[in-house]
Amino acid sequence: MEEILREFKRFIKKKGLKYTQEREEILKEILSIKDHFDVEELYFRFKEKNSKISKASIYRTLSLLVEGGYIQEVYRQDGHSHYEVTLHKTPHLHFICIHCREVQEITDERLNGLIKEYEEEREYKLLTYHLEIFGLCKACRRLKL
Amino acid sequence: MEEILREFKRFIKKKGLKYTQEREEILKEILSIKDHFDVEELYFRFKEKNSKISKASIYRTLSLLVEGGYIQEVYRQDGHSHYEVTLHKTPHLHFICIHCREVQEITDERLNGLIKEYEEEREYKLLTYHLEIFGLCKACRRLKL
DNA sequence: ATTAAAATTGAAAATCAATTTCAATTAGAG
DNA sequence: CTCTAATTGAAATTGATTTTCAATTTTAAT
Ligand SMILES: [Mn+2]
Ligand SMILES: [Mn+2]
Ligand SMILES: [Zn+2]
Ligand SMILES: [Zn+2]
Repeated sequence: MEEILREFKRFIKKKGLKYTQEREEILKEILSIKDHFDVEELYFRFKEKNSKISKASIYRTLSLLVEGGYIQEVYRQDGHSHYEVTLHKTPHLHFICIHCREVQEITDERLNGLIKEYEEEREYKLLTYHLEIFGLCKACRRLKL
Repeated sequence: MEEILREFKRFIKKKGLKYTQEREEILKEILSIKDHFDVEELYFRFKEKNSKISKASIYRTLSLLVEGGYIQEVYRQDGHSHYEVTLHKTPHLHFICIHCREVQEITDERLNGLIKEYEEEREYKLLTYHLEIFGLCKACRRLKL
């Protein structure tokens, strides 16, 4: 945690930006979230603790955090983006149930291997990937939906 | 083409909806597009041929076509959705260059195999998947960006 | 072919996530 | 501490998508 904040300060400074309380507060809050999150969720958490962080700052900081690789936009649901902390986390895919909207994570090294292979074959410089599988989860499937 | 239209009519009827000129016209136009497309592109094509199809109808028909499996939303760029015809097309992934925004398709049966495997393991009912890889294409990479 | 009910349409308004504007505030170099 | 440029929150704006609604069209039943 402390180390991540220090790293983030370095990242911000290197870009010639200012390391503000708001930016640190937002990153701290995000690091405390275990699940996926969206802007509303974050904003709600700040309101709860009487922090007056604005949505504008949340959006602005989220962009920086994505750019720095601290978080990733992982999927879109209900017309808006959902994020997750990606530090120390293996890339993984998301299975999204279109009925109950549950999101399950699946990590598979073979998939990462395939993607690395495409990268080399085509001489890409890979930054990130998103794999979303849509369908019905085991439970919803049983409801014969 | 004729067969697809007939099939679409059956689909529409089965849902208790009406097979309108607009719905047929939209599907016909989409079937004539080889690339990925978005709502603007479609709307522009109709304006060009003096067809007065509205955006509202385009959006409404696109939903039906996705539901019927005729097209898929394949990626999002510049804040809006991009689609492609998926009939008779193997699922495939998209490599998106974040610099020149070029989109390349990669089809790999091994990937489809992996996904089928997850489906069976977890007892999902798979409907569709989206795999997007973000990075720099060969050309943009050379510019040392 | 007529008729009538229900679905669909286009245009305009509404919604809503995300971005931008701008005056007031803050970070941080000197 | 002082000064300047960057940042902030609030409000306005943008832009994609959805909704509303009166007029039109489809289609099943006469
Ligand atoms: Mn995840
Ligand atoms: Mn494609
Ligand atoms: Zn489910
Ligand atoms: Zn490129």
